[in-house]
Formats: sequence, structure tokens, C-alpha cells
Amino acid sequence: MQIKIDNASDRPVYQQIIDQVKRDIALGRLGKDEKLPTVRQLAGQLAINPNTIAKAYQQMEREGIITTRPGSGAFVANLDSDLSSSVKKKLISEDLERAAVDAFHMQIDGQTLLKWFNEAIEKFNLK
Amino acid sequence: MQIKIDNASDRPVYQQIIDQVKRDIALGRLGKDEKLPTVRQLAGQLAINPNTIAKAYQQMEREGIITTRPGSGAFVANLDSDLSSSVKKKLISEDLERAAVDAFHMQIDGQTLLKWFNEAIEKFNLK
DNA sequence: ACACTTGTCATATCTCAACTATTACAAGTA
DNA sequence: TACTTGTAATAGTTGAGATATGACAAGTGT
Repeated sequence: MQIKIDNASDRPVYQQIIDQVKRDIALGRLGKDEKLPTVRQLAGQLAINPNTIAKAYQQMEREGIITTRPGSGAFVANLDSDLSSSVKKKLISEDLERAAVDAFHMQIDGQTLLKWFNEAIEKFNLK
Repeated sequence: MQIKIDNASDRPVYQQIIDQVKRDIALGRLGKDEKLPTVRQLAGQLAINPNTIAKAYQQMEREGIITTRPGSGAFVANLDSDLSSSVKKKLISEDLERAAVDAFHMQIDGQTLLKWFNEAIEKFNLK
């Protein structure tokens, strides 16, 4: 479990942890039932407060990404999204439209953007 | 100039304003040299502090999105991106990969994601 | 049973970004 | 000259994020 914290980032530390765990799962680097580092382990390794790690784990559990058990640890859960299709589309389209707006202002043409999009999804085996 | 503030959003107010101005420009609703609402106007309309509007305008000027002149107002500037191609790709790919990761966890297949992507870029006439 | 590990909880404290409130000023407009 | 406009400065409030520390209940291993 290789996690890196970018202190220059405007993104909070606990959110960076969530991002990277979700990314590793999507990339297949973390499989179902696989064990995550313990709260105190990761806190020591990253030299940050255990509460911050705990916050990340708790939020991921709420999202259904992992399951946690005191005494055992934290483990990757099943893929199980209970969101409605319309909510899913809304959440994801926000990211996609933000990319499109930025592309416009950066004068990126549609063809280039599509190429980058394909590169992005090839990293993750969607479907 | 129709701007809506979502107080429930985790996104700061000044950032929401920037998002929507950039979006309106990309959508063609705001054209070059077109005048934005004055700081005090928009502040009154949204019932928020003028400083917050000013902050948004200042940041947009720094980004080259608009030009401002005391006494006159704020106006849409030229499209003029000075970022290198690699930086552009990095910034945009962050959004695209985030969408891909979320899609994975929401169990969205690649085909559906591609459809949503096309819908997103059709709103903006990219080239 | 016992010692240990693990996630969780609670409290207190610190920092910083965001926002508000208010006043003043310089540049442009009419 | 009177007015509008963006900008600046100062002071204050709020909340999120992070830290420090200690305790607790649930699970593990012997």
C-alpha cells in the first residue's frame, strides 16, 4: 500500500488518502477482502495524526468502499453501488463537464480531448 | 448573467462564481468583450459580500478569463491560454481520471461513460 | 484467562481559508 | 464635478482540517 501525500495540494490529506485507495481498487492493485494498513501503521508511515487516517477510513466505510472491524483491521469491500442511475450520472457528469469547460478555455479541440479520455479509461478496465 | 449559489455545496462561493462564468463563456452565453455585472450589483443580487465577488473577479483576471478596469467594469477577455501542452493535459486528465475512478466504483460500464462524455462535450462546441 | 492489536470515540487546541463588515481610494464615466 | 467601478486595508466570525492525548470495546493469538 503505497500512499503519497502532497502537502502542496489544496486537497485535504484525508481526501487524498480516499482518492488513492479508490484509485488503487479501480486499477486492480487492491482486490476484494484485501487488508489495508492499520490506522496507526499508516499514520506512522505518513507521519500524520492517526485521527486523520481514521477519518478517511470512516468515510470510505460510509461509502461502502471498505469494511472495518475493531481488532481486525480494514478490508476492501464488495463493489456495491446503491445510488440511482440519475444520481450517478449527475455526479460523473460534473467531472466530465468540468473537463470540457477547462478544455474550451485551454483551446483543446474535441479530438484531443477524446484521445485523453480514452487514455484515462484504458487504465481502468471498465466493464 | 444568471448565477446561482448552492450553500450546501462544499465548493466555496467565489469558486462557484468562477465556475459558472467560465461555463457560460464555454457555452457561448457570454461573448468576448461582453460586460459582467458590477461587483456591487452581483453582491446585492446574490446577497453576499462584495469582497467575495471581487475575489472571484480578481482570480479570473489573473487566469486571463476577463479584464477589469476601475470605473468601467469587468469584461470577457480573449481566449488565450499560455499553458504548455503537458500542463494542460495533466490538469484535464485529473478530471477525466476522477470520472473514470468514480465510474468504476459506481459500476458504470465504459460504453455508458463514453455516452455521457459525448453528451458533455456536445454542450460546448469544442473546435 | 490474558496480553495485544485494532478501529472508534472524546476532548482540547491550533491553524487557515472563506466570508462578512466597513471604510477609503484611484481610475474611469457622464 | 458628481457618480460609478474595481481595488485595498483592516478587523472580526465561522468552520474545516489537522494535531495531541487518552480511553474504550471488539477482535486476535497464545
